[in-house]
Amino acid sequence: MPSDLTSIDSWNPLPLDYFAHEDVVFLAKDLIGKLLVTTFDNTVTAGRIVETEAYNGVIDRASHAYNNRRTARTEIMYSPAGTAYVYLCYGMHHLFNIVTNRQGIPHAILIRALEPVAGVDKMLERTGKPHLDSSLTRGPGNVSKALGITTAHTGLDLWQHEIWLATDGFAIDDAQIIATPRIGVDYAGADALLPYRFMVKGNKYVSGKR
DNA sequence: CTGACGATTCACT
DNA sequence: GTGAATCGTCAGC
Repeated sequence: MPSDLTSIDSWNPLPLDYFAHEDVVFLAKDLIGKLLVTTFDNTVTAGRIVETEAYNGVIDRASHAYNNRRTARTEIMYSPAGTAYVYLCYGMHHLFNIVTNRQGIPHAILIRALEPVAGVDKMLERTGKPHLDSSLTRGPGNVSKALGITTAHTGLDLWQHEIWLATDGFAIDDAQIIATPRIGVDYAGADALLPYRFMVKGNKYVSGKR
């Protein structure tokens, strides 16, 4: 889909209530096709979400909050719906998640891939890449780098300023959305097999097998 | 205080 | 397919 089909004037921000839904797996699928937007650096950068993963709180061995674990880092996951949870992985990658459900329930959704919609030049500047290709926003580390998201943004509410979500009226055909096990969570035992990863079938920005 | 390691990415074989 | 980069986090002492 060409990037000039949509502009910020026609985007409708998702209210924080949207993220209060009690079923994080439902939300992870529902976010496919929505827009992730950042509006700092005097620039709008945005992409259409094409890959997500749900992390189902205290009963999910793959979740940082498994067994109600509370530490300085995971405390953000117990925040109200629509809070940003950003953490550093492998000492260099900033991974962006959205906290869902009500305060005290540590559900989260990892945004794993976007299709660029606005601000490609700024994304290229941030990533140091020479030109647009599918690696620009493929994989959760690359998503954050392209949109300028860092651990400094953890704890922010996702309502209109800095980082927010939106719809632009474009919907992905339900038949094009497929579910698979999550990536990189082999340590989670049987929970590693749960179909909590959602993606647009065949989309070139999706990480791993598509 | 110490050591092991990760919801990854990329270059290289 | 394999391995390095790189550092905050967290369990254990």
